[in-house]
Amino acid sequence: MKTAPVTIKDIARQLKISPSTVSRALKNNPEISLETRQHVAEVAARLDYRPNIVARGLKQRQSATIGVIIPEIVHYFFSQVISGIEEVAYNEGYTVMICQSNEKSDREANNVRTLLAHQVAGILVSVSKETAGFSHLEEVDKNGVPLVFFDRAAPGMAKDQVINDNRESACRVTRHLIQQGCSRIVHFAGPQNLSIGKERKEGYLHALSEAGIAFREEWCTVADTFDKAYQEVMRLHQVLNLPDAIFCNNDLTALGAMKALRQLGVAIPGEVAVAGFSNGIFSEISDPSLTTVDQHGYDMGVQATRLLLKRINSQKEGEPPVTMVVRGDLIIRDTSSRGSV
Amino acid sequence: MKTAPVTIKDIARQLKISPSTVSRALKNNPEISLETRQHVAEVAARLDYRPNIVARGLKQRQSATIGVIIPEIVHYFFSQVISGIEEVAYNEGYTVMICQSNEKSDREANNVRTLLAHQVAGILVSVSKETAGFSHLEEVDKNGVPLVFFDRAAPGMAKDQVINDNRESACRVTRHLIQQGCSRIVHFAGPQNLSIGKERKEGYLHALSEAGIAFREEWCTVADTFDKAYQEVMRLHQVLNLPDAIFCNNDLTALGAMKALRQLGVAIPGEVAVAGFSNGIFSEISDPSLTTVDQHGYDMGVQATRLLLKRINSQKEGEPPVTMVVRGDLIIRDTSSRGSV
DNA sequence: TTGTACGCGTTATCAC
DNA sequence: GTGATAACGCGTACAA
Repeated sequence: MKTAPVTIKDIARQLKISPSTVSRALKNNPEISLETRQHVAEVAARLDYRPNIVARGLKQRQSATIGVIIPEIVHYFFSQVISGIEEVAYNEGYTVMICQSNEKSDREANNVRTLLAHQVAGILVSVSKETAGFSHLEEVDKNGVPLVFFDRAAPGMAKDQVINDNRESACRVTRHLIQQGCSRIVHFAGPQNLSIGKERKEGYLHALSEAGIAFREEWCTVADTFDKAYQEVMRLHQVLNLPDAIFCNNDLTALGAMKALRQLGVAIPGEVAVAGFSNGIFSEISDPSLTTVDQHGYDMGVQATRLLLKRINSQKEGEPPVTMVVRGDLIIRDTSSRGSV
Repeated sequence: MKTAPVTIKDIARQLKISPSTVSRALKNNPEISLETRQHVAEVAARLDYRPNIVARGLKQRQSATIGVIIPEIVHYFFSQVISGIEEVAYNEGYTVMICQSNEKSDREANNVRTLLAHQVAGILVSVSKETAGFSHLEEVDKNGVPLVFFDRAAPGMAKDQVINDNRESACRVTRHLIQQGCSRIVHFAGPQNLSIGKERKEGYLHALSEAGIAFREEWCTVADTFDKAYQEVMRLHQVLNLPDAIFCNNDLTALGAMKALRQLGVAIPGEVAVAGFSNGIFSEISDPSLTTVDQHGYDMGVQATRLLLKRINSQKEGEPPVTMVVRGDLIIRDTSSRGSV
């Protein structure tokens, strides 16, 4: 059953030429006569020769492989990013090696070691929530392996990164709610130790002050899950009057809030408008459909990979790090369009 | 900046011993004196030695890498599977190389070549919708590389596979609807050229006949997207009376149906019960929450990988192929619980 | 235009 | 217990 793999030597033996000639011929080296090249190509095809990438990698001290470290694969946004990464990699002849950190710092460090041991040509990483120190990432640098952050960068590390304009996007959402006539806008924020949570809150605050709306402390709570949002709406209902808009840190949170509102018999968007963040699949199909921000995960993957490949292919070191910002798109749907009410 | 990678030779030089001794010491070979082993371990740690997996792979004609070919990464179910695969792989010291076929047969064939070129230790495949011929998969066999199918197997190829019990699960869903007092149950089916679509329909039919309910042709249409389901409900509403239950091929379809029902002012589950399939994230958070089948994607990934690793580690060839069935779990939620109405 | 010789880092085998 | 040597498959400087 098991056939010994065909190597360059086998082709050479068949044609009674040397392995090196075969090697060159296979790469269409113009130094080799067209005739020989054709012969080699023929035999290679007939024998179903497949170059051993591992051997090539050993020789060149680098494999055509891109390493990816991601907090969790099971996450719509991240799966979009991976898809974008894979697409570009595929088209450029690279393969993708995936590791998930499960949001653990030590596992992330382990992932780095593994990828370096595999001699990957470059690494794409979105740091885990837990990660505080970055020595394991600096390690990558020391080995001369290019590194590009996506979505979540390591604060303080001057490296290439592809990130979202969370602040501006949040600002746009809030502005939109204001334009719809809302003035008492509550924000269900994400954890404030994460840059994304912080930046989105900042954008919200900015839009308020811009519109001359005085912010009130009780308008902002950290609530970033379906359940927390549900409970928070219920609490707001009892403690103070309901606001006329809720801007949530993510879509799931928004859906939790909507569930509570519906149970309270509150009209959406008639009495309370709602907006989320991320453009998960459910934002489009929720009822009413949810206003949100499309983060373009796929594009982020594409951009990050292109940037990485550029680094891999450029010999020059010491080029200044690049920060690419992928602009989030405000998607206005039914939960916020007062016009139709 | 760029440091030359530390190799076994560097350690050997430092300790003035031979590379082979270092190699053995690093693997805790008992032939090597404890003293030497400790010295080696020390120096390795100090120099931050990292074994070059590529070189090892070349030597052993196999790399500790598992190849995965998947139709689309951006799919909740598949992302769960990948997560399960990665988890097991990580714990066993393997890494995961991901390729997506984008449901294209030729790309799938390409993926196979790439993975073989990378000398992967084994391959996990879920075949694309388009794939008809399987010569590229037989190629894997010829190279002596173990192959395990997950979710979608190649019909006719006697290989290891981990699949869902679609027929039985669909049957359970339908039975449940019948138990809730439904008798005019409509099925929005998936494409009938895919085994999953076919099997689910079969399960539905089986449950009906089992309960002595005569099936009527107009009860079953192929509608497997949000929009199609929406339109189909609207059509049913006009053409014939609405059924008292709708069993959909997947969750998204169910949500489309629900949207239409809600617009028609039909009570769910009071007048029409609804059930989906897949247990996507939105089934839990939809309002009312959706009865569905949990396909345990993560578990499928885990099982498939374990099976693959078993094959990789067993020398014996010619062991009969194994088919593992992951049982889907009926998750009863609000769209079908008549008891509460 | 082609062949020779060597090395990439690791490990299996044989020798001491 | 340890060392020397060869080999995995490929690429390339150098020689012819």
